[in-house]
Amino acid sequence: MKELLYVYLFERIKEQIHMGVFQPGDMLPSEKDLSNQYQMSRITVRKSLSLLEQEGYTYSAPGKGYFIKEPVSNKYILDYEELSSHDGHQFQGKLVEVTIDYPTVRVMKELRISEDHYVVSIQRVLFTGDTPVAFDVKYMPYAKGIPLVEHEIKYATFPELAAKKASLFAIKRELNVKASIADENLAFKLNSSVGKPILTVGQKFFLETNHVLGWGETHYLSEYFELNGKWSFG
Amino acid sequence: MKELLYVYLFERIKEQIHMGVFQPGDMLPSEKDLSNQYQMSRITVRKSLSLLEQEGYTYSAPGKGYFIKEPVSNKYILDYEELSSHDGHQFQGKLVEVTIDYPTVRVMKELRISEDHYVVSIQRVLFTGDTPVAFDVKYMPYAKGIPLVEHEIKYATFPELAAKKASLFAIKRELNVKASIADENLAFKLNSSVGKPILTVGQKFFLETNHVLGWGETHYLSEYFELNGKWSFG
DNA sequence: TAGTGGTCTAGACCACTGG
DNA sequence: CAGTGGTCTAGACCACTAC
Repeated sequence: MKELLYVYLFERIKEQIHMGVFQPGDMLPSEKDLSNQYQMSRITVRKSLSLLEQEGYTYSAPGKGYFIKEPVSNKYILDYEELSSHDGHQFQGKLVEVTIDYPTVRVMKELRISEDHYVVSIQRVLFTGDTPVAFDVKYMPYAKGIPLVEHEIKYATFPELAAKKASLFAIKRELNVKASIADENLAFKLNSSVGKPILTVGQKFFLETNHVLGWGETHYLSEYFELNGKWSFG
Repeated sequence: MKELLYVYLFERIKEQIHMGVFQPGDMLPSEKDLSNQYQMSRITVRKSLSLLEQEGYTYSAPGKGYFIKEPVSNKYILDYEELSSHDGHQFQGKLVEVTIDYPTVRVMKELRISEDHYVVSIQRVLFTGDTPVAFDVKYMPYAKGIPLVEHEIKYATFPELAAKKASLFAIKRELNVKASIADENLAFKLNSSVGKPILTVGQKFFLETNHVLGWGETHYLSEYFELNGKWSFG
């Protein structure tokens, strides 16, 4: 197993950071020094240093040098898709209702539309086997091209639904997580009882222009669902 | 405002991806072709292409070429710190109790220690002004160097507490979010009532070796707290 | 002024892919 | 085999920083 030059230098410096040889705030040796010390070209040294920067260990200050970052970052990566549980298990979706109507105040606000703009609403119950796990509502400004045929809705993911027009690359998202308890309506739909803890996950899809393509909430019975985040630097 | 060469090419290609000129699965022109077409060196072209790759638009297949990725990714970035609300407001921590004792079964499992290993437990209530917002418990395997003086505990963040020994760079984290309802104990501590919705956020700190430095849960009254995630490619 | 990182160039060799 | 991306080199010029 032969190691690449730039990976080698990257590992050496990372090692020294982990061991505390370089502390947050410290300056690394200059590109020129490293290039002499490790007998490699400046370009190769720069590749190593840019790797360190990518991984969140350092930053560079032009005209000064490279510095070790403060490692305190509270960022986590959450992998969320409304039809999958945290262990990758897929939920079955069953359509409850699809309507086209004027928006409520809440929906107007979330979709950033006016009261005279039609809204498509899709309601589903998600199952694991025969057990109802979550209730899901999505709202989209009504527009031509949105599929309203049952089998299309059933298997389409939210981004696909919301993005019949725009390229998927141009879509941005926001996520919101909160806790609540089941009211009568929700308890009925999920065949559960009033007062049960509910984890509500909201998703919004929109373009750079702030044009909102869709907004929805999924209300999970907490006993069947939780979210997990992985640590991420930087 | 003068634009850098490699940024220029990066933007041009990104544009074409957004507009659908290049679709997922398509192959980009080769480095050589781009280098001819845009009249810049291969190295500069490579810099642009590596930017695209970093941002999640493309991947490269050695010996073949660069390809457009499927944009479907369900990853969000969550910024979470137990003492801050989602709008950046800081909570005040008030110490309730600090104990050193043998672990419960649950704590044994989370900290991956045996029943004869002492555990430090720190309990706090978090306030906004005079309003109790959350109840917070942290567990750490007892070891010399862990501060047990009140003022140290009060102002230290969890990673700092857990990492008196290890370098902060070496610490990994996991996050867990679930919903529950307030039991009598929690309701009493938060001056609230039984049955209120609670958002519980668990955090675990550990090393590469799987040695667990600390585990804790923060139980938020849902009316005062929610989590927000930002979309991330990749 | 001397030193630093940031950009850009031309050119070489390699391993891999596909026909 | 020709074409592709991956690695590495030497060298040039610039803008910025610090003294």
